[in-house]
Amino acid sequence: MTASQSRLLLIDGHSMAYRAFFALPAEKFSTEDGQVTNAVYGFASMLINLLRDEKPTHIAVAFDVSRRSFRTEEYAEYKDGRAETPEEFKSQIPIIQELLDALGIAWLSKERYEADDIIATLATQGEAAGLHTLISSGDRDAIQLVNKAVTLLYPVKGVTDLARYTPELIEEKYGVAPGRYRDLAALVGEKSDNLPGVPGVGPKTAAKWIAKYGSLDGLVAKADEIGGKAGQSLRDHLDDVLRNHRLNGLVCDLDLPRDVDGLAWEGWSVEETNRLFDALQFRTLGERINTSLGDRALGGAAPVEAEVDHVHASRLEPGGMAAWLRSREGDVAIAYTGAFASGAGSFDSIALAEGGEALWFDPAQLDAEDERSWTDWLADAKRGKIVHDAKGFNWGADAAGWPEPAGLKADTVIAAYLLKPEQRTYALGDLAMQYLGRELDTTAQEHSEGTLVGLDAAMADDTSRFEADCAAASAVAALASTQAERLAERRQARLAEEMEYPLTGVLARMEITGIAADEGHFADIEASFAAQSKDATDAAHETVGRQFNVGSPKQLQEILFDELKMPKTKRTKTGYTTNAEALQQLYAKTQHPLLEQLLRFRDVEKLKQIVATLRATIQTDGRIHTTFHQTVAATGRLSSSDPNLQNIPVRSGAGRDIRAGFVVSGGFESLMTMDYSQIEMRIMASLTGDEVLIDAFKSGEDVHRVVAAKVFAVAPSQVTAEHRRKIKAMSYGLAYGLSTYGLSQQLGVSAEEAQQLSNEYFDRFGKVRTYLHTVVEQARKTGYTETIMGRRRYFPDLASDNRQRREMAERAALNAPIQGSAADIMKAAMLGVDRALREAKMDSRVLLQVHDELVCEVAPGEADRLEHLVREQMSGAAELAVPLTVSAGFGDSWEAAAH
DNA sequence: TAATCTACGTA
DNA sequence: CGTACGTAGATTAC
Repeated sequence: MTASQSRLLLIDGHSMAYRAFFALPAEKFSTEDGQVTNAVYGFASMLINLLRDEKPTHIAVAFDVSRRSFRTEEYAEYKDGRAETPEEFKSQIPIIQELLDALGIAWLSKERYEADDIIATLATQGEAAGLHTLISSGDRDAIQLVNKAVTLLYPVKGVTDLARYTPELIEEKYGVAPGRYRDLAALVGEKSDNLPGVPGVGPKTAAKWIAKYGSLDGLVAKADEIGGKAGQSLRDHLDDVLRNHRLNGLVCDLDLPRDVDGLAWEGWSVEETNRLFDALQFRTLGERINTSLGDRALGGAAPVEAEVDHVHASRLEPGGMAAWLRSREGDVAIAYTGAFASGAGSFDSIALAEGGEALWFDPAQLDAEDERSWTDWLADAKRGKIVHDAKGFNWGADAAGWPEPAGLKADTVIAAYLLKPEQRTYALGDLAMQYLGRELDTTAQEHSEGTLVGLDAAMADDTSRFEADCAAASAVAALASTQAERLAERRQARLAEEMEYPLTGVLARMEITGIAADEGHFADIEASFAAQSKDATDAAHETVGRQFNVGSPKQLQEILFDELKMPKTKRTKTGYTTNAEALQQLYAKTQHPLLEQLLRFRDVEKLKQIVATLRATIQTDGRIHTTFHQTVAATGRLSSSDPNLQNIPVRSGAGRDIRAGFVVSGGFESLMTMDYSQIEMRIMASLTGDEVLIDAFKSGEDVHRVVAAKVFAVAPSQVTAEHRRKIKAMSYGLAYGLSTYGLSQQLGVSAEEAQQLSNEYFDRFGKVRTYLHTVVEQARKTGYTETIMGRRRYFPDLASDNRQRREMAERAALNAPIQGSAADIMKAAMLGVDRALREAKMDSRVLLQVHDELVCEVAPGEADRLEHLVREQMSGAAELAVPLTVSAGFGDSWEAAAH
């Protein structure tokens, strides 16, 4: 391993354990014999996360021996005034050290010196050895050690939320370079160390002086020239400043029992760690360390298989790629590891399998010839590929600069989803067990859709890694053929091959592309929402007469129902609801101003959060790259996360301001949105075959008006807004299995009136009622429902003894073909749009899908053609008994492109 | 710390 | 007592 790949992790044991001690409740963490373990637990938790995320090659934890040090010798009051260290904390330090021994991690301490000095010394040595160093410490003195090769992980909250202090961040936060932080701290003082600074001088003034005079030395030399009260104050307290500066400097040349080479981390002992966790009565931590760090376990780990499942595995020999690929006759299965997120990723390893042969390679190590053979093969649609999570693979290929993979014959994650759409995860190891009865070594292959958390490059050379990856590729191949049979039996092969598999490529491109964000706009509206949120909070505090957490439903309940004696609302599991609907009803009854303030707070606080989340996800390319999940929603819909761009507000004016921050990017002309009108109702009309409803849609008139006219037996021109509102609510409610009770609640009318309305409706649209009954009836018989494309969803709960579960299943079964068919149609449209854009060689592109809407970026001069093309593909995506109407809009932003 | 509850945004 | 999702903060649990 080269030095540049080595990472040194240095932890201030005392400071991090102390943080953990206060972050976790001591009462909740103790063993039966009374030993408190909260600091041990929190520290261990932090450590496991750091080992997992940072993958250090070298580690040390430094401890203070006592409070006495050379600093207290010079200045007796150093760190004076600190509260006595609680005994409950002290007793946990030896346990933490025992834990470190079990984990094989070096820990150090030295008489007369503090942990920080040890860290400074090791960081200096590490830097000289060319290691990248991470320091985890809650002591600000460590800031002075930061430079290009040394990053400080400073706890923000608790011990697992760590901020990365780089030179740039420190410069931005404190206005001085890390090397000058000592100077600033000397001027400002450090309260926790009992080092008083210059009165009247805060970080702003100190930073200004340091910027002006270059350093503390420069400032002291010119101390006489500094005017104002601050200048005088500095002169009066110069001795303090110089003392602070002497004391806050860290010692970088201690004589320590180990040098950096001696800190190499070999791994952790399963046996010793288990024994200690048992003694401490930690139950979940043992599992966590196994999932996070199973690959670094020493002894007791799963035995290394001598043979790879069903394949002869070989590592790629330089120059061997072309020959191996050329000898393949069937589709090649691909398993890969690495880190993948948000439309990008990097591979640690790739294993290929076909016809009893497997090939393993590290993509970073390919020579030019092999890389060319590989990328040629990748882009060749005639060379079939089977992948476990093709979308993630495409992200990695794009980030590696390879061409877009072509010729996808199957995706084993998607096939598993189609066979069992309710299943939560489709990890390869689980599927291999489930469908093949094979056990894979998946310690390092935790799979969640789109993400394979792999190993660092160093481990890729490990024999077991090579074998495990090849076994995985072999499993992908076997899995695909089993799945293909099952899909064929269920007549779902077309759905898989012609819709879901090709869609992975379309979605991957949308994710890789992302959508441009106007950061300045987001910053502005976030500030505005924050100000409004504060106003509402202040007003609520004023009304109640004291401070309280406006965002706490629990505190709200106490105030509303106990103190103000308002009438009780509907029950939740833990009390009474304070949701917006309930607060509005209470307001109608009591006119209490607090309720209005709370509603206002909730509203703007939510918007503020949404904007803050969006801002945080803007990548360095100025775009937001969501992830679309193709195997999450049981109905067949897509879902979106990190961030979810399918629930961006649109109903309120303030909410729409957020949409204005999604903008057209440079080189493009505008955004275009195109959406289906009432697609679910049209599907219902078509599935039910109800002539009256079908005619209503065919007429091209406002369908809710036409339906209302029938139900209320008036001429369409006589339909009032109230009529229309009721019918619209009822029509949509039908597709969700709305009961008459629910309808009466929704419309705010009596149960009788709701029942009456329902009767009238079904009298006019009889086939709708029949259909809804038939769907559930059929599902009870076969166990599943089907969409127009043959997508299935199973409903075991239709046979449940539990009435609530059964009725829930009935409503879901009723909705599944409608929602699912709409999803099918949109997916068909997306594939059609993608194909048509390629054939027309246009540069416009699809960015987002929001269930019934597509957001596209229009290339210059393509607006008319694009509108025509997308309209044609969307409305022609399925043959229904009613027309599929779409409407379009153009604009510079998503908001402006609404219609 | 991790899991759960409550609330709320979209189609 | 209306389907399908994802996210955030507060609270609870070991």
